[in-house]
Amino acid sequence: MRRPTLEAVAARAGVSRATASRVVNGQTTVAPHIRDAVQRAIDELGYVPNSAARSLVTQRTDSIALVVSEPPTRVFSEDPLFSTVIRSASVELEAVNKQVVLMLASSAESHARVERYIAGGHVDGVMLISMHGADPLPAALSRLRVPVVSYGRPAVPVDIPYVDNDNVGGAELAVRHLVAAGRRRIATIAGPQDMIGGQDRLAGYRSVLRDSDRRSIVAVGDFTRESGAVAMRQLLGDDPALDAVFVANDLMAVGALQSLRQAGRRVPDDVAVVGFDDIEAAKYTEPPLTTVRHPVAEQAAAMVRLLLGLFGGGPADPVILPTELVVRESA
Amino acid sequence: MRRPTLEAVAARAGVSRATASRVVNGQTTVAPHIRDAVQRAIDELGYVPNSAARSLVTQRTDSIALVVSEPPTRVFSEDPLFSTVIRSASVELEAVNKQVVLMLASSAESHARVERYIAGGHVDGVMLISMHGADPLPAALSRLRVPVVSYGRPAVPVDIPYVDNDNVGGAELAVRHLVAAGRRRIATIAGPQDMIGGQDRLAGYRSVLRDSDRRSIVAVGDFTRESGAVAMRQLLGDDPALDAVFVANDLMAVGALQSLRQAGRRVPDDVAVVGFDDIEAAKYTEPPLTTVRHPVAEQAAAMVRLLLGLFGGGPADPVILPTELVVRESA
DNA sequence: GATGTCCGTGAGAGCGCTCTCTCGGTAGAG
DNA sequence: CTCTACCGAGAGAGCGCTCTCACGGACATC
Repeated sequence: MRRPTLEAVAARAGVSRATASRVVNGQTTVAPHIRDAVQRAIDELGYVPNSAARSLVTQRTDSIALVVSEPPTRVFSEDPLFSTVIRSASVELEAVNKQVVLMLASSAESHARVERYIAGGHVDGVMLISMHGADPLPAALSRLRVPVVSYGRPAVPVDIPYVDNDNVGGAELAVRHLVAAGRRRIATIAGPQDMIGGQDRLAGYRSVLRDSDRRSIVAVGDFTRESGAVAMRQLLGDDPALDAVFVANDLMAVGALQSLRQAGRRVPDDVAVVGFDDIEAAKYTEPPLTTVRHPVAEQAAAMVRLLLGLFGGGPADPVILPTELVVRESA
Repeated sequence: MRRPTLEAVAARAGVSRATASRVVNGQTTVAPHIRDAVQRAIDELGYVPNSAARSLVTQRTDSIALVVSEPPTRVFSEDPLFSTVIRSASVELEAVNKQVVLMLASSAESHARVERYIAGGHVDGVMLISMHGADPLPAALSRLRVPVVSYGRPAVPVDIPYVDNDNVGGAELAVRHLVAAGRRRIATIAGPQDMIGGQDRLAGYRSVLRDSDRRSIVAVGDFTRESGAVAMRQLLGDDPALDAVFVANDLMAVGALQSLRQAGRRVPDDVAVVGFDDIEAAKYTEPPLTTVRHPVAEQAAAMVRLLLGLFGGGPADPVILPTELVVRESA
């Protein structure tokens, strides 16, 4: 009991396979009554084109790899942003009838597998979400002859077009807000320095502090809630008189709020806190978290558009999306 | 500049295409020195089999669709469990060299697309994650001639093997814990009644209350934090003397804790709270949440094994995984 | 009426692979 | 030394589709 082939459709409609193919592919050079006959045969037989046969001859697969390359710590796939990125990219690709092939690359072994798969021409293009700096994947993929785009600027300089949010600008926004509120001793809990987001947000913090003649007070976390709590305790030890802290992501900010509460500091009265990301949970902290919002879904969608543009010979220029300060009660 | 074909490998190794194919597919009926020669040719040419050509003849694609069918409210893809399921299933499938094709089905239009795609034989099997009862997809897919398994028991009775956790048993665990602690007026915040998880957890609650001769006090939420907060306020209005509440998921429990705090109730002194899911955030609530843990990653992995088993003519029996009560401070 | 143009249709090659069938060669048995 | 058995390798068909090219008929032009 095999699925009907184009041959069967053609036979039933009394035309040649070539004509049936034309109808299936929506070519206009087919006489209306013939097109109708073929269409009827297609419906009656429940014909669906065999994609393997099609891509064998067209050399296209109509599927796109979404490669998530995360550090061994699994930071990203536990991140609430993960779902949003996946979802938005999928929706956008499905709108143009491309399939999403999801690939996780965490171990060296899986890296090799991904590379082999991509090299095998199974996909028309690659969307790469790489979360750590030492990742060899961006470089490796850019060497293959497949269009590749990246979610977020690759940590190593490599010739891949990317879509990122304005991490530096967002951090500046946050810190300027603290400066404008009259805070004097503004600390930061930075993210991992092998991630671009970690680096850039710290750079933004530094640049504003420099301009406003304040001393920088830095602790480093790894973007997890727990690390934020630890870093906050450390900062309070380093400078008990600090009156503000810019935290490089909301997850760490939640941890920081916890430590501040335990240390008896009131937020924002004693210490103002600004986070980054505007995750769902930021609305529900005590007090609600002032944070920097960046358009995650839109960034993913822009990445898809960038890739699709590449197919059409479009520009390969990076896209930087603006960030926005969301003022709640913590600062 | 085309990719090398098997023909090229064969030519270089001085053998026939058939023999080269045997080497590529690891057949043992090839003389060692010939196998080595072919292998060398493969390496030198950087040969990678063309999957389209291969699946054209084998009628297999080695890819599996992961269909996420969520209600229009997008409950699931915002759920922290989402990432875990996706991740675990991917890892498990990649271990056996199958590709994961991710498909989101929310609108009726995307349902049709998914059905067409599956019917088109693009995948060897389907893993279905359906989150709402009225979903026509399970029934539709079970009609196609493709192996299908479901993450969670389908809401409508349909002949699809599935893997689920013991929702009823888990709820019973939770409520028995409250009974054992001497709580007299035990309320519940139930999940949506068009989801299996919502129904079963309520059923578990009811069965224990019945056995222990207590009155049930029920409010219904939709598994979001906000709905949990609303439901809790409502419950306090209905029965100000309630001394415990079983909440059908942690997200709602977080909202409930918030409402309790606002109402001046101490947890667990005045009101004990038990959640369900054991999400990451449950550790960080004030006080930390007692909850029912179920093995999400393992459930996803079991689903993959179930599907792979189906390919080999294995059993199609549902798998139910046990749950476990995690006692923290809220009850 | 012959020639040219254009448009819709069919014939057929070929995409790269797997797999069956066949065949040649070697070894063991008689 | 011949016959049978077996095993490794090659020939070739065919998976279902697209696409180029050739062809035939309708119509316009000279």
